[in-house]
This record gives sequence, structure tokens and C-alpha cells, in this order.
Amino acid sequence: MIVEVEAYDGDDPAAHGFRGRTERNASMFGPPGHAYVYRSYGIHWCLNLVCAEAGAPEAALVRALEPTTGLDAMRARRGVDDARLLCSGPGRLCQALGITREQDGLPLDVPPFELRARPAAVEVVTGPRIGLTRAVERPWRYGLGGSRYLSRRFVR
DNA sequence: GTATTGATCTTCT
DNA sequence: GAAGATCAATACA
Repeated sequence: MIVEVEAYDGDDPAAHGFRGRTERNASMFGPPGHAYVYRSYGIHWCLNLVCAEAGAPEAALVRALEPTTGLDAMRARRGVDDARLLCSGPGRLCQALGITREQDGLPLDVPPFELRARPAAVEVVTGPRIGLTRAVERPWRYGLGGSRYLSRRFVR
């Protein structure tokens, strides 16, 4: 269950697509409903849900999940036991799910991906995005209120 | 609890 | 040559 995301668009100096299309960020330019997976700090993979229409780069970075199924497989891939450390961070969740460049550009509505709507209304909290040096002030981080699986607490 | 550092890919200056 | 949508290990409070 997705509990934390951040938004990025083409007018955003902090976004990868801001300076145009490159080999790495190509899938961020659409079509929508696909995955954008990129290498972070040379070590980790990070997963975005592409929202781009009409060739403008837009995507939501998935920053944290609450693991609900496949806990043992996640533990095996991550090498940790604590459920709260399995997916609480963009690099962590990709390691837990086994996501790499192989999934870059794949549609999100067919296997191995599957997206479902939330079962009921939830409380969404917002705040500044994490780890940026540009456009720091934009409150484009969204989280599930009170979740214990966020990458970092939201200040209330 | 906070602070610092190393890992080392891709893009930008 | 430097910075970056990060994490884990280590040091210290």
C-alpha cells in the first residue's frame, strides 16, 4: 500500500525532466500510466508513476509503502527483518520489490505491475519534499496521515 | 536522538 | 570535476 509520494513536473527545477529529455528520464515524458525507474546516487533504484500528458514530464515518486503481502520475499531481498525498514524510502522499496531498470517504461496496469484504488477515504498530509536543494519550498510531498511506514515523519 | 561519511551511476557545468 | 528525488554504518549526545 502506497503511503508516501512526491510530485514532480516540467516547471520544477528539482525534477529530472526540467532540462529536457535524456536517455535516463525518457519514460518520464509519457505516456501516462507507466513506470519511470532511475538510478539514484549510483546505488539505488527509484520508482515513479508517470502522469505526463502531451509530452510534458510529470511523475510521482513513490517514497514509501506499507508492506502487506510478500513480506518474506521482501525480507530476503532487503536482508532486514523489521517490516518498517522494508519499504520506508524510495531506494528501499525498489530493493524490496526487486525493481530495476528492467521495469523502466513498463505499463502499470499489467503484470508484473498492478495498481488498485484505495478502499476508502484517507487522511492525506503534505509537506516539503525531501533531499532537494532546488524548489525546496514546494509542499509536494504527500503522505498517509499517521502511517508508521513513512520514510520520515510529517511535521504537523 | 543528531551528525558524518562512503558507496559510485548519470547528468551537468 | 561536481552534484544529486539515497541508504547504512559509525560516531557522538
